[in-house]
Amino acid sequence: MAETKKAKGTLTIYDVASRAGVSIASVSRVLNGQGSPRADTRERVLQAVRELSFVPDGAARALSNGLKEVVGVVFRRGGEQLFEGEDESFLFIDVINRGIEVGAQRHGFDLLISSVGFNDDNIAARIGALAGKSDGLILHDRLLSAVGIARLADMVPIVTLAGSPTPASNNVRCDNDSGIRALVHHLVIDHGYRSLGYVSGRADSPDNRTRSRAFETAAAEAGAEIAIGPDWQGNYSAAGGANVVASLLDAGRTLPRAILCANDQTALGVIHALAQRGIRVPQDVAITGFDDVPVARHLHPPLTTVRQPMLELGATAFDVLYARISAGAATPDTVLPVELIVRESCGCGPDPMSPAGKLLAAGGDI
Amino acid sequence: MAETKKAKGTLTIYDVASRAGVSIASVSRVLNGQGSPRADTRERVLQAVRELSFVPDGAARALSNGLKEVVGVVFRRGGEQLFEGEDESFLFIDVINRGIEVGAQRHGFDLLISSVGFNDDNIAARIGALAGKSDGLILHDRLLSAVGIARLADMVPIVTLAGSPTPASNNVRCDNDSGIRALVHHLVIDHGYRSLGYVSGRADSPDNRTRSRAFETAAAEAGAEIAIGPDWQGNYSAAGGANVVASLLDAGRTLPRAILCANDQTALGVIHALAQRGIRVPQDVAITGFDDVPVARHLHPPLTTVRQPMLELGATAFDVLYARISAGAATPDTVLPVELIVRESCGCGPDPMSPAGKLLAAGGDI
DNA sequence: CTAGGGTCCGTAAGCGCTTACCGGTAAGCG
DNA sequence: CGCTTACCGGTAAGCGCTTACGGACCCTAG
Repeated sequence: MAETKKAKGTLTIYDVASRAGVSIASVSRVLNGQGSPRADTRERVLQAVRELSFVPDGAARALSNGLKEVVGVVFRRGGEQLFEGEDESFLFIDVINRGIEVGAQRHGFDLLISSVGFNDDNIAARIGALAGKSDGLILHDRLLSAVGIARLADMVPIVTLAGSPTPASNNVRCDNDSGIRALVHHLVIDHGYRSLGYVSGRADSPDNRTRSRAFETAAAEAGAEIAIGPDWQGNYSAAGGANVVASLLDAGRTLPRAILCANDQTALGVIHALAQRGIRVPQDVAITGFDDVPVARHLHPPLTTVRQPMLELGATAFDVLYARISAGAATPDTVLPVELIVRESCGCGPDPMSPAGKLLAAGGDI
Repeated sequence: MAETKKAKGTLTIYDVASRAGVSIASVSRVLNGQGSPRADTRERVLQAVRELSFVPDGAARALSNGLKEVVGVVFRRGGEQLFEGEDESFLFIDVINRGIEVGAQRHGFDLLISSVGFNDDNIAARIGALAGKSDGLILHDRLLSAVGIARLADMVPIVTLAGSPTPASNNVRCDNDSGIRALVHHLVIDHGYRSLGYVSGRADSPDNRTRSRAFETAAAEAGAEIAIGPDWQGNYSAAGGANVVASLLDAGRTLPRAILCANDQTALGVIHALAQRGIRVPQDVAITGFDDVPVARHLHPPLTTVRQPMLELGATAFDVLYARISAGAATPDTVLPVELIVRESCGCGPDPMSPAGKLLAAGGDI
């Protein structure tokens, strides 16, 4: 551990005060726009601050006024074995984080981020340390059990993403249910497919449970035949999706006409596995994803999926947390709408307004 | 701004001390493993900490021992209008940030991140605020002028990424030069292409200048004819790359046999633009990128490019900063090696070990 | 000319923690 | 058995900042 006691010229508010010939109180007031300093006092302080390149110490400030202006963000770092291209999974979390940051900036907050590995044993300690350094925490999916969250939540304001609210923590999520219904509707009604499969995500993910349940009821309502169950258990990774397909095929099972995947990663794996066996998408089997990660449109065929407003999800999470921090309370559970993105993996034709099309139109410089 | 004075039951070290029946000094000692508390004292403290779910306040700690265990990271948020798929550019920075985090975790540090928009006017203030909350800063590319960095650097330890060291700041970068040379060598020597073009990145980027210069000298050494100059000025974005190609073609110019792009984004745009005009890659024109973003392998054709060790870049940046923070000095300029990744856009055939190859071999029934 | 009122601004008290310093107790030794 | 030595643990002094409180000064009104 670092033992630095103090950097070199630790510049303090006293230095500024003496240089400006005023008291530290005045410096502080000028810097924070409190009170009504005389114009010339203000000017001298500002001048001194400029000359010394003074920046007030955040820790001292935080200690003094009880607000750090920092929000902690915790997420899981991938640890499952990597499949070719698996590193895309980065993206999802990072985009949400960017959204959080956008929200945070509006209030002068910064993001303190920390990832935990899949088999770190000191997760609680790590999160605790983060909690000590921030005003509140935003927890990504699949990080802590409900009781873990509950316990943490009465030490510090907590907002979970894609989870469920607890008495002491708030939650923000996307409307998975509608997304799945839209997909099923498109596949069954628009395309007329009568048999559907669902490659699920990790069993312990709330998102996955919701999607899976929505799939079953939507398919039932639409009158489609479904394939689901242990053989269809994926884990949100491409490898997981590929595995499901491979095992099914190796067992001699006939695939349904269309397969919904728990997320885009999974769809990527499924498509690869299918291609390997010479099964054409979408001619033989239609495939859909969920999330609309950026790479989804570059897949072959381009993936029909459901777009989650990830930036907005993050920004909303911050807003909720901020409400907790400043007002003491906030909406327990916020649900954001999703959007069906129809591309070609479902059997639809190429979109005339696709990138290639627009590029042509764009022309001009940037 | 939030005016929270103090959360609810702000639990302090005093609460723990009185509950454990010891002094706050003992609690602190137990918590930090300093001194040699008696076993039973230690146990009582730990017990109290557990019962109260106490987490020491980071700000107070930081104030007291002069170390926040926080490193600030600043980068530019895209501001140029988005091209379909442009959001990939996220990736690059985020991957580096993950690398930084890996390094940080080894020393119990967390990352305080903050992005600045392309036309934020208060950049200095934002960075200053961040500086006040951290022990040191890591600045991504194209953020501040050299003098801006120099000024900042004598307030707080600074490490720049892909920049150049200043007397007071350190720098970490990849070996662009070798990357470009390897590309040119492969194109000219291995493939025998005699004419080369280079679609550059932003003119103000050090990375770009290095790459561009390396291109010229390497091509000259290899005896290839080159196309370069204002008409070939891109801006690191896909739209920029597409533009260059479109303008060139509209002006009736003949394209060189191979085009190197300043980064993968640009290559993506170039390939799209080419496809639009019916020009085949790599049969008519060979294309290469730089960076090896994850999507590079999913492009058609898969992109030949240069892989930068982004995670390592980040981790190294942290290590350098840490050395500055704890030891007071560190290597001024660290250069990391890059790796040529040969795929198909240069004209090479499919890699027999790639997924496509593997599935061909597998065959298999349905 | 003095009392009253308003402005500014300085003094000092914390915020929650670490740690130097010192006193007390127990163990070791002659 | 008394003194030294070692070892713990408590007291208190800050770390750099914000802000309540009150003093100094200036202006106006009686």
